[in-house]
Amino acid sequence: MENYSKQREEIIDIIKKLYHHPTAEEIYFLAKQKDPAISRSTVYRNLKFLSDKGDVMQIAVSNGPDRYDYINERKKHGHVICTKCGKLYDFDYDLDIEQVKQNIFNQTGVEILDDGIAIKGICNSCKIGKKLEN
Amino acid sequence: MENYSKQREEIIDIIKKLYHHPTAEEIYFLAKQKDPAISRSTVYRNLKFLSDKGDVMQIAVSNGPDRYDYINERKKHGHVICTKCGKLYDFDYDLDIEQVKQNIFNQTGVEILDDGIAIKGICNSCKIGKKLEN
DNA sequence: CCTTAAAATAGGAATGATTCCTATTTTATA
DNA sequence: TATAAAATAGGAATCATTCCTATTTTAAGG
Repeated sequence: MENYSKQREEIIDIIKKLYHHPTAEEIYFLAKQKDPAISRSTVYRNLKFLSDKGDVMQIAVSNGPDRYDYINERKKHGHVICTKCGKLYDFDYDLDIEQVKQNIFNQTGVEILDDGIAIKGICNSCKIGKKLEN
Repeated sequence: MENYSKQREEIIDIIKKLYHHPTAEEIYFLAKQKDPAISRSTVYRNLKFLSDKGDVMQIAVSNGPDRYDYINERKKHGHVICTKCGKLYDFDYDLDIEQVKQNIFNQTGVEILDDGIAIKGICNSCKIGKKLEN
């Protein structure tokens, strides 16, 4: 079992319970209910920590703040965003998407992570530890 | 033929020539070479105009500014981003992705636009003119 | 061509999201 | 208990983007 700070535990709890891809601000707001002293920087720092660790997915959105989603044993799913209203939808993975991922890998060398639909991954040069400019 | 302002024409020219998904700032920088008086707000306003019109794709990226891509007769392609280095890769569409899109539509009612991989679309409620909160 | 209205612009202020900084507190370790 | 490492609160700073206002350009009609 991990032994985290109570702030971090609380942030994890909050994301685990929410199924609508909350923003950092919403997580901060909810965390404040339990712990009025918590700061925004703690929320951001922990969201980054958890994303890097792979427990949380960070979803970039044009014209809006990033959204977060806990990655758990729920059926693997991807995200679709409406460019008009910004609403996020989940969709379940199926066989097709595995083929698309294989295809993307063949074409680009980018390995799509299961949690990374909408669509993110780790590219070859990163995997071998080299940093390239874009 | 469209008859646009010289600033807008210049911005279109720039995006057409670039194949590496430039940022607004880069477009602004290049536009300034030709027209030193051009302003950032003009660049942003026109990028928005062109995105809304469907001539340009706007790609949201975590931890960085949006990227832009001209939508032309080049083979339809999607975008994959490396979450580590932020590099964007193109990948060509194939049959698989059509199935995925159909699938997403069946599950969510979101209609994926051909230019919208990475992955965006217009949802049902927007299509019928209603605005929902997320 | 003039006149008027609409659209687009430059420039910079304002906003919103996120990161960064510093001093303090908590936790882990020897 | 002393020491070092990690995490925190709070707020300043930064970055990308939008918004505002006064001015200029363009389009249309008479």
